[in-house]
Amino acid sequence: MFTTAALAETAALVGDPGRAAMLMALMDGRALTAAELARAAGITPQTASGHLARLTTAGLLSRHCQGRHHYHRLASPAVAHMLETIMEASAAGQALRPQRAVVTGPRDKAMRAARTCYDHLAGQLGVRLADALGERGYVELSDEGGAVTETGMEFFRSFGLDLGPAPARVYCRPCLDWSERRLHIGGTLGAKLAARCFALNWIRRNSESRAVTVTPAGQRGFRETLDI
Amino acid sequence: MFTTAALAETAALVGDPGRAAMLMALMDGRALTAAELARAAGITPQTASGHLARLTTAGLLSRHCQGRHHYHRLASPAVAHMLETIMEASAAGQALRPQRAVVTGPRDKAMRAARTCYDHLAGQLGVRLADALGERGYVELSDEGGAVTETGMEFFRSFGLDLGPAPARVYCRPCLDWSERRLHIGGTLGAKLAARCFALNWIRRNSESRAVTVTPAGQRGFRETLDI
DNA sequence: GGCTTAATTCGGCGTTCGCCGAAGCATTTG
DNA sequence: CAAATGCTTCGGCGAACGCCGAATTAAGCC
Repeated sequence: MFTTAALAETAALVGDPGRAAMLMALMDGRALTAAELARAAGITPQTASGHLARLTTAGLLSRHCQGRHHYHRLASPAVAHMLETIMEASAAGQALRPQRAVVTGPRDKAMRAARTCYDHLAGQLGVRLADALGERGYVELSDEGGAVTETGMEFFRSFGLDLGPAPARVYCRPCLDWSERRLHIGGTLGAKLAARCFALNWIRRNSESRAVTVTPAGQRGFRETLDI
Repeated sequence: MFTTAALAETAALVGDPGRAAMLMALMDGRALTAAELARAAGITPQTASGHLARLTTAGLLSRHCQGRHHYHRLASPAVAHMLETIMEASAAGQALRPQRAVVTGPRDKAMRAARTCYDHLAGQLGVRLADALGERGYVELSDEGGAVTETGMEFFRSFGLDLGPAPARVYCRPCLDWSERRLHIGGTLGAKLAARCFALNWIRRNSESRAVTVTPAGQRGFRETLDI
């Protein structure tokens, strides 16, 4: 059985705290340098270098060298999806253990409010966005799948999204948020939605974190469009 | 950051070849004894016992003691889903490596033809089932989501499935098959579909493997219903 | 050409962890 | 009750691996 070995190999790569921290840091879809990832993981650059080499040869990361900087990013949405599901399964396990009170620093607060999840929006903003779109009958979400309705297709087109031909109706993956424990919108739809919000300057990336901030224009836009 | 540690912990549990083999053996959704799992992983019972204890306390497995037999099964569909996505991501990585020719024994052949994937059908049978349902417009599948159409709801009801109220329309998760590299139908719909086929005696479990065999009644039924 | 910075390779240290033999409990069987 | 079976716990061995210090290469900057 060859797949078992591959499974164990990939999981073992994610199973190291240092590598896991680096992968998590890349979960916002950006490309980071080796030094940045080393800081994120709390290890020295030479240790990080070895880890990054292994992750890259295993196909979990892709690198892109520019000058003396080596940028690393998740190799594919499949990798991001894998990390999500591992977190989901581990969260289910953590739930039944005596969990100590989690101290939420100010930085965590910003993360909870709004952040990116590889290519789409998550956190409270993502959840409320999904709620609003669901209430208006634009999307239907469940634990196992999501779909865009006919009226939803019209709405998203009028919002400036290029959804392509009809089969795109199902390109709407639900994604379980680890801080809110609620569904939000991922997949192609989620990615295009987030990209559009960035293009409209409704939200802006934070420099040192996956957190995003809602601009004044965004406050107005979200309220007028979806009453958020 | 507390989630990173949980991510690494869970991934590390899957990252051991022995534990990975045991988890894979449980991917058909059945409950196996400790000794059976030890054989599946090629390790001694006492080693397996330790691994099973760790997997259980981590919440990945649930145990159910009956007499002197201890039955273990995957704790939830979320765990099965996690294993699927890890295999998916690792398959993407394996693809770009020099892969030696895979020798497919006779046992593998049965697995490729038809098997269960936790709670639904996979292999060639699962893929062709998904194809036939898609061609007839009963379901719409894409990489990121699946949906049941209106006519599909009627068909599945007439086939004897209890799909519940309308929102169940989206309970149709696509699942990438590792042997066929094609989509098939998972989620609640896939599980109910498989259960119905077992109830109709169209398919039967093999004793020692995840492979299933199509009965003569099933040959006829699949052909008459979906021309498979 | 020197100087700084980014990234990598190498070598050795230390811990972790998987593994099995042996022994200890439970449960079923003769 | 004794024997057999299934599972678990304990103890020690050995290998694998993560870690960092030091040295090397490569790219930008003065």
